[in-house]
Amino acid sequence: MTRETEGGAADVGPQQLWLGSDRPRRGRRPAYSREAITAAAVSLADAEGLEAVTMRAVAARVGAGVMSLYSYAPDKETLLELMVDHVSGELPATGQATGHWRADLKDIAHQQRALMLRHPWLPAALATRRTPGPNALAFLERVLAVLRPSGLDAATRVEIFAQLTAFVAGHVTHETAQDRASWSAGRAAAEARYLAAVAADGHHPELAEALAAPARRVTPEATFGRFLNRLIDGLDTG
Amino acid sequence: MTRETEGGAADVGPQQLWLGSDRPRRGRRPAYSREAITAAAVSLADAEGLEAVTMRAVAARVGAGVMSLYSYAPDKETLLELMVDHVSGELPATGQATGHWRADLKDIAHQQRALMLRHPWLPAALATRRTPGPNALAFLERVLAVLRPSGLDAATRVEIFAQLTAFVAGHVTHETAQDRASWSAGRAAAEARYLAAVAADGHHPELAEALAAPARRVTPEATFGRFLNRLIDGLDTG
DNA sequence: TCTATTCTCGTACAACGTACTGGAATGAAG
DNA sequence: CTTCATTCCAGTACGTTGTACGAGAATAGA
Repeated sequence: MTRETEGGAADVGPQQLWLGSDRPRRGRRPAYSREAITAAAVSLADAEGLEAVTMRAVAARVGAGVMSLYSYAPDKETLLELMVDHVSGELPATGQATGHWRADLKDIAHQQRALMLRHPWLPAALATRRTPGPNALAFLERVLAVLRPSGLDAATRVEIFAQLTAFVAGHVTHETAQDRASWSAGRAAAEARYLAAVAADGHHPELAEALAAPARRVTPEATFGRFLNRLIDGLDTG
Repeated sequence: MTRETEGGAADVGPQQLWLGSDRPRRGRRPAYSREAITAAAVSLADAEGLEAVTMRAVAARVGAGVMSLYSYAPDKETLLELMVDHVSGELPATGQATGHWRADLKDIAHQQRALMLRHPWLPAALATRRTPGPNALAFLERVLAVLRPSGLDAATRVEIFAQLTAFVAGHVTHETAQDRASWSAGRAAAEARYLAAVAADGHHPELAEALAAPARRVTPEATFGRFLNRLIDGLDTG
Protein backbone atom coordinates (compact mmCIF):
# COMPACT_ATOMS: atom_id res chain seq x y z
CA MET A 1 0.00 0.00 0.00
CA THR A 2 1.69 3.16 -1.17
CA ARG A 3 -0.66 5.45 0.61
CA GLU A 4 -1.98 5.78 4.13
CA THR A 5 -5.66 6.46 4.46
CA GLU A 6 -4.87 10.01 5.40
CA GLY A 7 -2.04 12.38 6.01
CA GLY A 8 -0.96 14.88 8.56
CA ALA A 9 -2.91 15.14 11.75
CA ALA A 10 -5.96 13.35 10.46
CA ASP A 11 -5.11 10.03 12.03
CA VAL A 12 -4.25 11.17 15.51
CA GLY A 13 -6.73 10.80 18.30
CA PRO A 14 -8.17 13.82 20.03
CA GLN A 15 -5.41 13.75 22.61
CA GLN A 16 -2.44 12.97 20.39
CA LEU A 17 -3.44 16.25 18.86
CA TRP A 18 -1.92 18.06 21.79
CA LEU A 19 1.20 15.93 22.11
CA GLY A 20 3.02 17.65 19.29
CA SER A 21 4.67 15.31 16.85
CA ASP A 22 7.82 16.53 15.17
CA ARG A 23 8.03 17.41 11.52
CA PRO A 24 8.65 14.46 9.24
CA ARG A 25 12.02 14.36 7.54
CA ARG A 26 10.65 13.90 4.07
CA GLY A 27 7.91 15.36 1.99
CA ARG A 28 6.58 18.72 1.09
CA ARG A 29 6.87 21.51 3.64
CA PRO A 30 3.60 22.75 5.17
CA ALA A 31 2.48 26.05 3.73
CA TYR A 32 0.35 27.05 6.70
CA SER A 33 0.28 26.18 10.37
CA ARG A 34 -2.21 24.93 12.89
CA GLU A 35 -1.57 28.10 14.83
CA ALA A 36 -2.38 30.39 11.89
CA ILE A 37 -5.49 28.46 10.96
CA THR A 38 -6.70 28.50 14.54
CA ALA A 39 -6.06 32.21 14.84
CA ALA A 40 -8.00 32.85 11.65
CA ALA A 41 -10.91 30.84 12.95
CA VAL A 42 -10.84 32.73 16.23
CA SER A 43 -10.80 36.14 14.61
CA LEU A 44 -13.62 35.05 12.36
CA ALA A 45 -15.69 33.92 15.33
CA ASP A 46 -14.91 37.14 17.18
CA ALA A 47 -16.02 39.23 14.23
CA GLU A 48 -19.02 37.33 12.92
CA GLY A 49 -19.97 34.74 15.47
CA LEU A 50 -19.45 31.03 15.79
CA GLU A 51 -21.88 30.14 13.04
CA ALA A 52 -19.74 32.08 10.57
CA VAL A 53 -16.89 29.70 11.23
CA THR A 54 -17.21 27.35 8.29
CA MET A 55 -14.35 25.43 6.80
CA ARG A 56 -14.71 27.46 3.62
CA ALA A 57 -14.65 30.78 5.42
CA VAL A 58 -11.65 29.86 7.52
CA ALA A 59 -9.79 28.61 4.47
CA ALA A 60 -10.56 31.82 2.61
CA ARG A 61 -9.25 33.88 5.50
CA VAL A 62 -6.06 31.88 5.64
CA GLY A 63 -5.68 31.95 1.87
CA ALA A 64 -5.69 28.18 1.65
CA GLY A 65 -7.81 25.67 -0.16
CA VAL A 66 -10.67 24.30 1.87
CA MET A 67 -9.37 20.79 2.01
CA SER A 68 -5.95 21.91 3.12
CA LEU A 69 -7.37 22.61 6.54
CA TYR A 70 -7.82 18.89 7.02
CA SER A 71 -4.07 18.46 7.10
CA TYR A 72 -4.01 20.48 10.30
CA ALA A 73 -7.18 19.36 12.03
CA PRO A 74 -9.00 16.11 11.33
CA ASP A 75 -12.42 17.73 11.43
CA LYS A 76 -14.30 20.85 12.35
CA GLU A 77 -14.99 19.84 15.91
CA THR A 78 -11.29 19.51 16.50
CA LEU A 79 -10.80 22.97 15.05
CA LEU A 80 -13.26 24.22 17.65
CA GLU A 81 -11.20 22.60 20.37
CA LEU A 82 -8.12 24.27 19.01
CA MET A 83 -9.93 27.59 19.10
CA VAL A 84 -10.93 27.08 22.71
CA ASP A 85 -7.43 26.28 23.78
CA HIS A 86 -6.07 29.15 21.70
CA VAL A 87 -8.04 31.76 23.57
CA SER A 88 -7.46 29.95 26.84
CA GLY A 89 -3.89 31.04 26.33
CA GLU A 90 -5.01 34.59 27.04
CA LEU A 91 -5.74 33.65 30.62
CA PRO A 92 -2.84 34.50 32.89
CA ALA A 93 -1.08 31.22 33.53
CA THR A 94 0.75 32.43 36.58
CA GLY A 95 -0.85 34.67 39.13
CA GLN A 96 -0.33 35.61 42.66
CA ALA A 97 -1.86 33.13 45.03
CA THR A 98 -2.37 35.47 47.93
CA GLY A 99 -3.37 32.71 50.27
CA HIS A 100 -6.88 34.10 50.44
CA TRP A 101 -8.31 31.43 48.25
CA ARG A 102 -11.82 32.81 48.07
CA ALA A 103 -10.58 36.16 46.86
CA ASP A 104 -8.17 34.48 44.45
CA LEU A 105 -10.98 32.36 43.08
CA LYS A 106 -13.11 35.43 42.51
CA ASP A 107 -10.22 37.02 40.64
CA ILE A 108 -10.01 33.98 38.47
CA ALA A 109 -13.71 34.05 37.73
CA HIS A 110 -13.46 37.67 36.71
CA GLN A 111 -10.65 36.79 34.33
CA GLN A 112 -12.74 34.04 32.83
CA ARG A 113 -15.63 36.39 32.40
CA ALA A 114 -13.44 38.98 30.71
CA LEU A 115 -12.18 36.34 28.33
CA MET A 116 -15.70 35.22 27.47
CA LEU A 117 -16.83 38.78 26.89
CA ARG A 118 -13.90 39.23 24.55
CA HIS A 119 -14.86 36.02 22.74
CA PRO A 120 -18.63 35.76 23.04
CA TRP A 121 -18.68 32.45 21.20
CA LEU A 122 -16.59 30.82 23.90
CA PRO A 123 -19.38 29.69 26.25
CA ALA A 124 -21.12 27.90 23.42
CA ALA A 125 -17.90 26.32 22.24
CA LEU A 126 -17.07 25.16 25.76
CA ALA A 127 -20.34 23.27 25.95
CA THR A 128 -19.15 20.68 23.44
CA ARG A 129 -15.48 20.70 24.37
CA ARG A 130 -14.00 17.28 25.10
CA THR A 131 -10.39 17.33 26.21
CA PRO A 132 -8.57 20.30 27.70
CA GLY A 133 -5.55 21.45 25.73
CA PRO A 134 -2.25 22.66 27.15
CA ASN A 135 -3.40 26.22 27.80
CA ALA A 136 -6.53 25.06 29.55
CA LEU A 137 -4.45 22.64 31.60
CA ALA A 138 -2.02 25.37 32.59
CA PHE A 139 -4.91 27.45 33.77
CA LEU A 140 -6.41 24.50 35.61
CA GLU A 141 -3.08 23.98 37.28
CA ARG A 142 -3.12 27.52 38.53
CA VAL A 143 -6.66 27.27 39.83
CA LEU A 144 -5.87 24.07 41.67
CA ALA A 145 -2.90 25.76 43.28
CA VAL A 146 -5.03 28.70 44.34
CA LEU A 147 -7.50 26.31 45.92
CA ARG A 148 -4.87 24.43 47.86
CA PRO A 149 -5.22 26.54 51.04
CA SER A 150 -8.89 25.60 51.14
CA GLY A 151 -8.01 22.15 52.34
CA LEU A 152 -10.36 20.56 49.84
CA ASP A 153 -9.18 17.34 48.28
CA ALA A 154 -7.83 17.34 44.76
CA ALA A 155 -10.85 15.75 43.11
CA THR A 156 -13.19 18.27 44.68
CA ARG A 157 -10.97 21.10 43.56
CA VAL A 158 -11.16 19.88 39.99
CA GLU A 159 -14.91 19.68 40.22
CA ILE A 160 -15.08 23.16 41.63
CA PHE A 161 -13.07 24.42 38.70
CA ALA A 162 -15.47 22.79 36.27
CA GLN A 163 -18.47 24.19 38.08
CA LEU A 164 -17.00 27.65 38.30
CA THR A 165 -16.31 27.65 34.58
CA ALA A 166 -19.83 26.47 33.87
CA PHE A 167 -21.20 29.14 36.15
CA VAL A 168 -19.26 31.91 34.45
CA ALA A 169 -20.17 30.60 31.02
CA GLY A 170 -23.82 30.53 31.95
CA HIS A 171 -23.71 34.00 33.33
CA VAL A 172 -21.93 35.45 30.31
CA THR A 173 -24.32 33.69 27.98
CA HIS A 174 -27.15 35.42 29.77
CA GLU A 175 -25.35 38.74 29.74
CA THR A 176 -24.57 38.74 26.05
CA ALA A 177 -28.03 37.44 25.21
CA GLN A 178 -29.51 40.48 26.90
CA ASP A 179 -27.16 42.71 24.97
CA ARG A 180 -28.23 41.11 21.75
CA ALA A 181 -31.84 41.55 22.74
CA SER A 182 -31.33 45.26 23.18
CA TRP A 183 -29.87 45.86 19.79
CA SER A 184 -32.52 43.87 18.03
CA ALA A 185 -35.04 46.08 19.71
CA GLY A 186 -38.08 44.79 17.90
CA ARG A 187 -37.60 41.32 19.26
CA ALA A 188 -37.07 42.61 22.76
CA ALA A 189 -40.20 44.72 22.63
CA ALA A 190 -42.27 41.81 21.38
CA GLU A 191 -40.92 39.62 24.13
CA ALA A 192 -41.70 42.27 26.73
CA ARG A 193 -45.25 42.53 25.44
CA TYR A 194 -45.64 38.78 25.58
CA LEU A 195 -44.37 38.59 29.15
CA ALA A 196 -46.59 41.49 30.14
CA ALA A 197 -49.57 39.68 28.65
CA VAL A 198 -48.75 36.55 30.60
CA ALA A 199 -48.28 38.54 33.78
CA ALA A 200 -51.64 40.19 33.24
CA ASP A 201 -53.52 36.90 33.09
CA GLY A 202 -53.72 36.71 36.85
CA HIS A 203 -52.09 33.30 37.07
CA HIS A 204 -48.58 34.63 37.40
CA PRO A 205 -48.52 37.00 40.35
CA GLU A 206 -44.85 36.45 41.09
CA LEU A 207 -43.86 37.14 37.51
CA ALA A 208 -46.04 40.21 37.52
CA GLU A 209 -44.24 41.50 40.56
CA ALA A 210 -40.85 40.85 39.01
CA LEU A 211 -41.84 42.75 35.87
CA ALA A 212 -43.34 45.60 37.86
CA ALA A 213 -40.17 46.12 39.86
CA PRO A 214 -38.09 49.00 38.54
CA ALA A 215 -35.09 47.87 36.56
CA ARG A 216 -32.09 47.96 38.80
CA ARG A 217 -29.42 50.44 37.90
CA VAL A 218 -26.39 48.28 38.31
CA THR A 219 -23.53 47.44 36.06
CA PRO A 220 -23.24 43.91 34.72
CA GLU A 221 -19.99 43.65 36.66
CA ALA A 222 -21.80 44.34 39.90
CA THR A 223 -24.44 41.73 39.17
CA PHE A 224 -21.80 39.21 38.29
CA GLY A 225 -19.89 40.04 41.45
CA ARG A 226 -22.94 39.54 43.61
CA PHE A 227 -23.64 36.12 42.23
CA LEU A 228 -20.02 35.19 42.43
CA ASN A 229 -19.88 36.16 46.06
CA ARG A 230 -22.91 34.05 46.78
CA LEU A 231 -21.41 31.09 45.01
CA ILE A 232 -17.93 31.26 46.44
CA ASP A 233 -18.71 32.29 49.95
CA GLY A 234 -20.97 29.28 50.01
CA LEU A 235 -18.09 26.99 49.22
CA ASP A 236 -17.41 25.21 52.42
CA THR A 237 -14.39 23.33 53.51
CA GLY A 238 -16.49 20.78 55.37
CA MET B 1 -52.22 39.67 -3.74
CA THR B 2 -53.92 36.32 -3.44
CA ARG B 3 -51.30 34.83 -1.27
CA GLU B 4 -49.60 35.83 1.94
CA THR B 5 -45.90 35.28 2.06
CA GLU B 6 -46.47 32.31 4.29
CA GLY B 7 -49.18 30.30 5.93
CA GLY B 8 -49.99 29.00 9.32
CA ALA B 9 -47.73 29.97 12.16
CA ALA B 10 -44.89 31.11 9.97
CA ASP B 11 -45.68 34.79 10.25
CA VAL B 12 -46.00 35.05 13.99
CA GLY B 13 -43.17 36.35 16.08
CA PRO B 14 -41.44 34.10 18.54
CA GLN B 15 -43.81 35.18 21.30
CA GLN B 16 -47.07 35.15 19.39
CA LEU B 17 -46.23 31.51 19.04
CA TRP B 18 -47.30 30.95 22.62
CA LEU B 19 -50.38 33.15 22.55
CA GLY B 20 -52.56 30.57 20.84
CA SER B 21 -54.60 31.92 17.96
CA ASP B 22 -57.92 30.23 17.28
CA ARG B 23 -58.57 28.10 14.22
CA PRO B 24 -59.47 30.06 11.14
CA ARG B 25 -63.06 29.64 9.93
CA ARG B 26 -62.12 28.78 6.39
CA GLY B 27 -59.64 26.61 4.65
CA ARG B 28 -58.39 23.11 4.86
CA ARG B 29 -58.35 21.43 8.26
CA PRO B 30 -54.92 20.72 9.77
CA ALA B 31 -53.96 17.06 9.50
CA TYR B 32 -51.46 17.16 12.36
CA SER B 33 -50.88 19.31 15.39
CA ARG B 34 -48.08 21.30 16.91
CA GLU B 35 -48.38 19.09 19.96
CA ALA B 36 -47.96 15.85 17.98
CA ILE B 37 -45.04 17.20 16.00
CA THR B 38 -43.33 18.44 19.13
CA ALA B 39 -43.87 15.12 20.89
CA ALA B 40 -42.38 13.29 17.91
CA ALA B 41 -39.34 15.53 17.96
CA VAL B 42 -38.91 14.99 21.69
CA SER B 43 -39.12 11.23 21.48
CA LEU B 44 -36.66 11.30 18.61
CA ALA B 45 -34.22 13.38 20.64
CA ASP B 46 -34.66 11.10 23.63
CA ALA B 47 -33.95 8.03 21.56
CA GLU B 48 -31.20 9.20 19.24
CA GLY B 49 -29.94 12.53 20.49
CA LEU B 50 -30.48 16.10 19.48
CA GLU B 51 -28.47 15.83 16.28
CA ALA B 52 -30.89 13.19 15.03
CA VAL B 53 -33.68 15.74 15.13
CA THR B 54 -33.79 16.82 11.52
CA MET B 55 -36.87 18.15 9.84
CA ARG B 56 -36.95 15.08 7.63
CA ALA B 57 -36.68 12.66 10.53
CA VAL B 58 -39.38 14.40 12.51
CA ALA B 59 -41.66 14.51 9.51
CA ALA B 60 -41.11 10.81 8.89
CA ARG B 61 -41.96 10.01 12.50
CA VAL B 62 -45.15 12.04 12.29
CA GLY B 63 -46.04 10.60 8.92
CA ALA B 64 -46.12 14.01 7.29
CA GLY B 65 -44.30 15.59 4.40
CA VAL B 66 -41.23 17.52 5.39
CA MET B 67 -42.57 20.89 4.40
CA SER B 68 -45.78 20.38 6.30
CA LEU B 69 -43.89 20.94 9.51
CA TYR B 70 -43.44 24.55 8.52
CA SER B 71 -47.14 25.12 8.95
CA TYR B 72 -46.72 24.42 12.63
CA ALA B 73 -43.37 25.99 13.37
CA PRO B 74 -41.72 28.67 11.28
CA ASP B 75 -38.30 27.09 11.51
CA LYS B 76 -36.26 24.47 13.26
CA GLU B 77 -35.10 26.70 16.06
CA THR B 78 -38.70 27.34 16.99
CA LEU B 79 -39.32 23.63 17.00
CA LEU B 80 -36.50 23.33 19.51
CA GLU B 81 -38.19 25.91 21.70
CA LEU B 82 -41.40 23.96 21.49
CA MET B 83 -39.52 20.86 22.55
CA VAL B 84 -38.03 22.62 25.55
CA ASP B 85 -41.37 23.87 26.72
CA HIS B 86 -42.95 20.50 26.05
CA VAL B 87 -40.67 18.68 28.46
CA SER B 88 -40.83 21.58 30.89
CA GLY B 89 -44.41 20.51 31.32
CA GLU B 90 -43.13 17.41 33.11
CA LEU B 91 -41.91 19.58 35.96
CA PRO B 92 -44.45 19.73 38.77
CA ALA B 93 -46.16 23.09 38.41
CA THR B 94 -47.52 23.13 41.93
CA GLY B 95 -45.53 21.93 44.86
CA GLN B 96 -45.55 22.37 48.53
CA ALA B 97 -43.72 25.49 49.56
CA THR B 98 -42.72 24.37 53.01
CA GLY B 99 -41.47 27.76 54.02
CA HIS B 100 -37.94 26.41 54.19
CA TRP B 101 -36.90 28.05 50.99
CA ARG B 102 -33.42 26.58 50.83
CA ALA B 103 -34.75 23.06 51.14
CA ASP B 104 -37.50 23.81 48.64
CA LEU B 105 -34.98 25.20 46.22
CA LYS B 106 -32.88 22.07 46.51
CA ASP B 107 -35.96 20.00 45.79
CA ILE B 108 -36.56 22.03 42.69
CA ALA B 109 -32.99 21.57 41.52
CA HIS B 110 -33.31 17.84 41.96
CA GLN B 111 -36.45 17.87 39.86
CA GLN B 112 -34.66 19.80 37.16
CA ARG B 113 -31.79 17.37 37.22
CA ALA B 114 -34.16 14.42 36.93
CA LEU B 115 -35.80 16.05 33.94
CA MET B 116 -32.47 16.65 32.26
CA LEU B 117 -31.35 13.09 32.88
CA ARG B 118 -34.59 11.92 31.30
CA HIS B 119 -33.96 14.20 28.32
CA PRO B 120 -30.19 14.44 27.99
CA TRP B 121 -30.46 16.84 25.06
CA LEU B 122 -32.18 19.41 27.24
CA PRO B 123 -29.12 21.23 28.59
CA ALA B 124 -27.83 21.80 25.07
CA ALA B 125 -31.24 22.94 23.87
CA LEU B 126 -31.57 25.33 26.78
CA ALA B 127 -28.36 27.07 25.81
CA THR B 128 -29.95 28.57 22.71
CA ARG B 129 -33.45 29.02 24.07
CA ARG B 130 -34.89 32.51 23.69
CA THR B 131 -38.31 33.00 25.24
CA PRO B 132 -39.84 30.85 27.96
CA GLY B 133 -43.09 29.15 27.00
CA PRO B 134 -46.13 28.63 29.21
CA ASN B 135 -44.79 25.53 30.95
CA ALA B 136 -41.48 27.16 31.69
CA LEU B 137 -43.29 30.22 32.99
CA ALA B 138 -45.49 28.12 35.24
CA PHE B 139 -42.42 26.54 36.69
CA LEU B 140 -40.74 29.91 37.09
CA GLU B 141 -43.81 31.11 38.89
CA ARG B 142 -43.52 28.27 41.34
CA VAL B 143 -39.82 28.88 41.94
CA LEU B 144 -40.43 32.55 42.57
CA ALA B 145 -43.09 31.66 45.09
CA VAL B 146 -40.76 29.26 46.84
CA LEU B 147 -38.15 31.99 47.07
CA ARG B 148 -40.54 34.51 48.52
CA PRO B 149 -39.69 33.72 52.18
CA SER B 150 -36.07 34.51 51.41
CA GLY B 151 -36.84 38.18 51.36
CA LEU B 152 -34.89 38.65 48.15
CA ASP B 153 -36.38 41.13 45.71
CA ALA B 154 -38.20 39.87 42.64
CA ALA B 155 -35.49 40.64 40.12
CA THR B 156 -32.89 38.81 42.17
CA ARG B 157 -35.18 35.83 42.49
CA VAL B 158 -35.52 35.66 38.73
CA GLU B 159 -31.78 35.79 38.34
CA ILE B 160 -31.32 33.07 40.91
CA PHE B 161 -33.70 30.89 38.96
CA ALA B 162 -31.72 31.45 35.80
CA GLN B 163 -28.46 30.71 37.55
CA LEU B 164 -29.79 27.62 39.22
CA THR B 165 -31.01 26.29 35.90
CA ALA B 166 -27.66 27.00 34.32
CA PHE B 167 -25.92 25.31 37.21
CA VAL B 168 -28.01 22.17 36.93
CA ALA B 169 -27.63 22.10 33.17
CA GLY B 170 -23.90 22.41 33.48
CA HIS B 171 -23.73 19.68 36.03
CA VAL B 172 -25.89 17.27 34.06
CA THR B 173 -23.90 17.97 30.92
CA HIS B 174 -20.81 16.93 32.81
CA GLU B 175 -22.52 13.90 34.26
CA THR B 176 -23.81 12.57 30.97
CA ALA B 177 -20.54 13.37 29.22
CA GLN B 178 -18.77 11.09 31.68
CA ASP B 179 -21.33 8.40 31.04
CA ARG B 180 -20.78 8.71 27.35
CA ALA B 181 -17.04 8.55 27.90
CA SER B 182 -17.42 5.27 29.69
CA TRP B 183 -19.28 3.53 26.94
CA SER B 184 -16.88 4.75 24.30
CA ALA B 185 -14.12 3.29 26.37
CA GLY B 186 -11.37 3.74 23.83
CA ARG B 187 -11.74 7.49 23.91
CA ALA B 188 -11.74 7.56 27.67
CA ALA B 189 -8.61 5.46 27.88
CA ALA B 190 -6.81 7.63 25.36
CA GLU B 191 -7.80 10.72 27.27
CA ALA B 192 -6.60 9.20 30.53
CA ARG B 193 -3.26 8.37 28.92
CA TYR B 194 -2.98 11.91 27.62
CA LEU B 195 -3.70 13.43 31.01
CA ALA B 196 -1.28 11.05 32.66
CA ALA B 197 1.39 12.10 30.20
CA VAL B 198 0.79 15.75 30.96
CA ALA B 199 0.83 15.09 34.68
CA ALA B 200 4.13 13.26 34.32
CA ASP B 201 5.88 16.23 32.70
CA GLY B 202 6.58 17.79 36.06
CA HIS B 203 4.93 21.09 35.25
CA HIS B 204 1.54 20.05 36.56
CA PRO B 205 1.97 18.92 40.13
CA GLU B 206 -1.58 19.79 41.14
CA LEU B 207 -3.05 17.87 38.24
CA ALA B 208 -0.80 14.94 39.08
CA GLU B 209 -2.12 14.92 42.58
CA ALA B 210 -5.71 15.05 41.39
CA LEU B 211 -5.12 12.10 39.09
CA ALA B 212 -3.26 10.14 41.74
CA ALA B 213 -6.13 10.46 44.19
CA PRO B 214 -8.27 7.35 44.33
CA ALA B 215 -11.56 7.73 42.52
CA ARG B 216 -14.25 8.50 45.01
CA ARG B 217 -16.96 5.93 45.41
CA VAL B 218 -19.99 8.14 45.47
CA THR B 219 -23.18 8.19 43.53
CA PRO B 220 -23.76 10.99 41.03
CA GLU B 221 -26.70 12.05 43.18
CA ALA B 222 -24.42 12.53 46.16
CA THR B 223 -21.99 14.62 44.15
CA PHE B 224 -24.79 16.72 42.80
CA GLY B 225 -26.19 17.15 46.28
CA ARG B 226 -22.87 18.32 47.63
CA PHE B 227 -22.48 20.97 45.00
CA LEU B 228 -26.05 22.02 45.36
CA ASN B 229 -25.63 22.48 49.07
CA ARG B 230 -22.58 24.61 48.51
CA LEU B 231 -24.40 26.76 46.00
CA ILE B 232 -27.62 27.22 47.90
CA ASP B 233 -26.31 27.52 51.40
CA GLY B 234 -24.16 30.29 50.04
CA LEU B 235 -27.18 32.21 48.88
CA ASP B 236 -27.44 35.06 51.25
CA THR B 237 -30.33 37.31 51.99
CA GLY B 238 -28.05 40.28 52.50
C1' DT C 1 -71.33 26.14 -7.67
C1' DC C 2 -68.03 29.48 -7.18
C1' DT C 3 -64.30 31.48 -4.74
C1' DA C 4 -61.31 32.79 -1.05
C1' DT C 5 -58.78 30.64 2.27
C1' DT C 6 -55.83 27.31 4.42
C1' DC C 7 -53.11 23.31 4.62
C1' DT C 8 -50.08 19.50 2.20
C1' DC C 9 -45.96 18.26 0.22
C1' DG C 10 -42.90 17.24 -4.13
C1' DT C 11 -39.25 19.67 -6.17
C1' DA C 12 -35.33 22.37 -5.92
C1' DC C 13 -31.48 24.99 -4.23
C1' DA C 14 -27.75 26.88 -1.54
C1' DA C 15 -24.59 25.87 2.04
C1' DC C 16 -22.41 22.73 4.74
C1' DG C 17 -18.75 19.01 6.21
C1' DT C 18 -15.67 16.16 4.14
C1' DA C 19 -14.06 11.76 1.04
C1' DC C 20 -11.45 11.15 -2.92
C1' DT C 21 -7.63 11.87 -5.85
C1' DG C 22 -4.20 13.60 -8.89
C1' DG C 23 -0.56 16.68 -8.94
C1' DA C 24 3.15 19.49 -6.82
C1' DA C 25 6.85 19.97 -3.63
C1' DT C 26 10.47 17.96 -0.82
C1' DG C 27 14.40 15.22 1.03
C1' DA C 28 16.96 10.82 0.92
C1' DA C 29 19.07 7.34 -1.84
C1' DG C 30 21.46 5.87 -5.93
C1' DC D 1 21.59 14.64 -11.37
C1' DT D 2 18.09 11.29 -11.36
C1' DT D 3 14.78 8.49 -8.95
C1' DC D 4 11.43 7.69 -5.70
C1' DA D 5 8.91 7.47 -1.42
C1' DT D 6 6.77 10.76 1.27
C1' DT D 7 4.07 14.65 2.44
C1' DC D 8 1.05 18.37 1.51
C1' DC D 9 -2.19 21.24 -1.60
C1' DA D 10 -6.57 21.80 -3.41
C1' DG D 11 -10.24 21.00 -7.19
C1' DT D 12 -14.15 18.17 -7.71
C1' DA D 13 -17.88 15.85 -6.01
C1' DC D 14 -21.23 13.65 -2.83
C1' DG D 15 -24.47 13.27 0.80
C1' DT D 16 -27.10 15.85 4.18
C1' DT D 17 -29.01 19.80 5.94
C1' DG D 18 -32.66 23.75 6.38
C1' DT D 19 -36.06 25.79 3.82
C1' DA D 20 -38.12 28.79 -0.40
C1' DC D 21 -41.39 28.03 -3.95
C1' DG D 22 -45.62 26.83 -5.88
C1' DA D 23 -49.03 23.59 -7.61
C1' DG D 24 -52.73 20.98 -5.97
C1' DA D 25 -56.20 19.42 -2.41
C1' DA D 26 -59.47 20.37 1.10
C1' DT D 27 -62.75 23.42 3.40
C1' DA D 28 -66.36 26.88 4.29
C1' DG D 29 -68.90 31.03 3.30
C1' DA D 30 -71.34 33.43 -0.64
